[in-house]
Amino acid sequence: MADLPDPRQNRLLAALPPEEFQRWSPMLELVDMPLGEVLYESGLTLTHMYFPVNSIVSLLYVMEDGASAEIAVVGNEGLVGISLFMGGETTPSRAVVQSGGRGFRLEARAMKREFNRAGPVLHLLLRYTQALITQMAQTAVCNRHHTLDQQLCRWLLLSLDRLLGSELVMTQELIANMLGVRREGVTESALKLQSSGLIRYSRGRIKVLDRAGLEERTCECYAVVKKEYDRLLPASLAS
Amino acid sequence: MADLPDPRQNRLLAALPPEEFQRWSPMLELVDMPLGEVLYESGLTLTHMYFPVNSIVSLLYVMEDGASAEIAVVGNEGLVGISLFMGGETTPSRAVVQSGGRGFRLEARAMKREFNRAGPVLHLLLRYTQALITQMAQTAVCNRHHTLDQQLCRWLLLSLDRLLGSELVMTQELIANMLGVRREGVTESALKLQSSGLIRYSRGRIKVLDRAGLEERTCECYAVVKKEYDRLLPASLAS
DNA sequence: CGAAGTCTGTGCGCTATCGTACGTAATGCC
DNA sequence: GGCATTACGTACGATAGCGCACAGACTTCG
Repeated sequence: MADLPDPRQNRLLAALPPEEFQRWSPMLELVDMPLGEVLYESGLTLTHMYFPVNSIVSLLYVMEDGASAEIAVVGNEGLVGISLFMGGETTPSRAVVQSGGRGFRLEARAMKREFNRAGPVLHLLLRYTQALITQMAQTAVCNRHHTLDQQLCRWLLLSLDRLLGSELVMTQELIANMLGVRREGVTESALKLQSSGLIRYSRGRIKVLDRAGLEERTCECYAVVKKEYDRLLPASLAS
Repeated sequence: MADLPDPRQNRLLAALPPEEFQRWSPMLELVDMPLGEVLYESGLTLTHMYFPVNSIVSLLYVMEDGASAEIAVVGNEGLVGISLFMGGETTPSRAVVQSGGRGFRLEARAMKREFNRAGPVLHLLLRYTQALITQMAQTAVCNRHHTLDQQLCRWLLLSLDRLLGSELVMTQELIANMLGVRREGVTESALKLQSSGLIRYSRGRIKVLDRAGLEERTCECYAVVKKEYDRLLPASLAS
């Protein structure tokens, strides 16, 4: 069994001023976030806001015909459920755990109370939201202009940045759902990366061997997003 | 010369509570927003927040190789410059006037002061931001899965909703830049729409003849976005 | 140990869109 | 009224990704 996680392994929680962190601590509930869990469903009201620690959550839109596309990915740098404080309560998208792990959650009512204090918490959450917006915008651009090879690299890098470690537990089928492409397409692109020695994988476990190599092959979208997260959010604690 | 616009022709300004509107009125500056004007450039700090009245502004990302893609479109239902109150001050995208007209603007400092009162203004602006987020997310999905024909319909409808009237002043070249496709592709799709009697155009003026017809041909993305704007923002004044 | 299920690899014809090139028609300007 | 400019139309080979079909390899479980 893993050690008990510290809320501060989530970078957003870690960025709270000490006073707010003290106040939040007793309200934070440690939860398992198993693969496939739906944290919220399109159009349904959220009960909690989630702060992943070592799990990855995809925000994705599922179309009427069942096809899907990822809008953004959230890990230990962020939170799931911005519509709670943005005021809309719901969104047309779905949040699904794409890589199992744990996280903390905070009850919706408490969340809103904290946000409405209009202090540092509000500003931190809004800055995070702006970073998330950048990720969404860049996803749109990337979907329009870049090749699957490039997008796969971007996706691996974004996911890696939001986890601890260099191994992803994720089948090609799942990745294809995220990217909104065929599974076979992912296989082809992944093969190229593997034969170039950048990654190694087998049956749902992907190990990144050469991060710099991935960065060379991806499009500018990854750097744009990363730069914006770094700019908008406090430096991650070198834990 | 057109009549002097009323700030309340912008739906967001119209939605301000009377007290706030009174306070804002003297601070709102009427400005021309001519075709092609860049309201903000990627990475540069904003001096004003813009509220279009009868103009359309595109948020777009321009890639290193010069190709571009629209992230969202803003008209009289919204405002340009959310990063001012979100806290980031800048964004990696550019805001360009795509259909000339007029609007009002508010100085950045005043804007932030108003936002930080943490009253109804803050909540209105955040709800608007959430609607904008939905538009961006749906743009990503649409870029991934839908045909150019569908996307053109979506784009026309979104633009129409953000203007007054049923005529767009916009060349196919410009539309192609927005959608991030070839001009020739837009020509082909537009021809289909014209020969079906849905639109009529000539040299940069597009007249929509059959709005319902466009709605039939577009993908679900348009409806998702429209529904979300209607849900999150106060009903438009039937002026 | 064998069978069933899951994950990955491969092939093939199809289509939307691209890149490029060039033609035509409306508009504006001297 | 002539001419440059701008906007739109058309054609054609190239290609990235799709849909589908199926084969092989690893795992799990009875």
